[in-house]
Amino acid sequence: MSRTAGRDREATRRALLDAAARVVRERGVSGSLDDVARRAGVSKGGLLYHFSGKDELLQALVVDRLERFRAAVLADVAADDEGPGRLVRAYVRVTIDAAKDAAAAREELALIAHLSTVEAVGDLARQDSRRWREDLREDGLPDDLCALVVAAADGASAQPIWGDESSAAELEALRDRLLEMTRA
Amino acid sequence: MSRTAGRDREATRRALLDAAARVVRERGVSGSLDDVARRAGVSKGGLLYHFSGKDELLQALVVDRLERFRAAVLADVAADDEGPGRLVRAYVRVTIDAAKDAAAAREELALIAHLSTVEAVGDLARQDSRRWREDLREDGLPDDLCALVVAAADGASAQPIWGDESSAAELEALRDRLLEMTRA
DNA sequence: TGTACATCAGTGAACGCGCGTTCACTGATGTAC
DNA sequence: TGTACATCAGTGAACGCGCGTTCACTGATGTAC
Repeated sequence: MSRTAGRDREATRRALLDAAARVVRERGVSGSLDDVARRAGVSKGGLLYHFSGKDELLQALVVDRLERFRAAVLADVAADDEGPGRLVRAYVRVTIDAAKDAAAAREELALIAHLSTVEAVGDLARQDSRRWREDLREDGLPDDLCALVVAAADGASAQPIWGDESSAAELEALRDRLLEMTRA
Repeated sequence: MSRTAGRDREATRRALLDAAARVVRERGVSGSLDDVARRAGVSKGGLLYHFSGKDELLQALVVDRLERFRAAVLADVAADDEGPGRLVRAYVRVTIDAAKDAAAAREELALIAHLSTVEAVGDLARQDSRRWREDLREDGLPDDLCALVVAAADGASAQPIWGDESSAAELEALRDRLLEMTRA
């Protein structure tokens, strides 16, 4: 078998991260490196060439997810929205709309819940959390209103983890109400 | 060594559950049965006498935590509070006050996050979640207000998992604001 | 234009360790007669 | 009042399996001369 799978370094890394996400969703962080590697089309040794161990793979996966979420929110900041709270509104929209597909939301939350139990992930999550806190505060809303709206969005999007199935209509009503509160 | 540790069946079971909570908090669900058993002062075989396997132990732990939380909320329903929303208000108080001790909250949330990743726990959590949903709805508040307030309380109490450290003052402000909203 | 060499991106077998589960056995307590 | 027996609440050694990590090796590609 050829040693270069017809992909460049970056593509293999990407395939490994995507495979890792699938494995963690399905089997948790105790899913095996062997499983991840096979799904990405390399051997276990090949995986270890890209990530020096399991911790490093999981950390990279977390960084990847956090970056994706941040990018999604930034891309959702409306061009015609210039008032204070525009970032908070994008955060609310992305967070709650993600919760509307209950199955997908549950899977993504399961992924996050699993990752959150990894020791080495703690610092990364803390840093990202602090960064969001600062960014959202600088958005110009009164602090207590900002805290309320963000907490509600977080809470609503986390509920599927408990199997809670809010209807799309309920979520939209909550989202609209939160958006409105930031404009009052 | 005596085969009866000077405790009755129920006390040993209780000691095992408490030990399991400590182990899961510190080492996650991959913490060993041996560790749990030793902390409870029995052998691994002794543990298996009370719980037929690891899954059963973890499920029992979940049931225990869910029951404790429900009892705490019910105990906090104020005797002189008779209007609609009295259960929601107790839920908000218990949930947010628990978040004020950031270290303890993080530990308890870590416990829950770990447990939520156990397959066999899913159904238990779903049932409990549905029950809360029904109970809170029957509390007499408009549905959308109830959803908003509960989501915000959930979100605020879940934030320490990301290392987010809201000050006690901020949490109290949020709590009071939520309580007020249920009275308007 | 060929050749030697280095590097990249892997392979796959082997090792060792931790852990869940099984199982034969046991000491104290309760019950029947 | 003693004795036989059953049950309860464990003990602790052994087994087997899965998994993370290590390691010697390798085929393709790039570079120097």
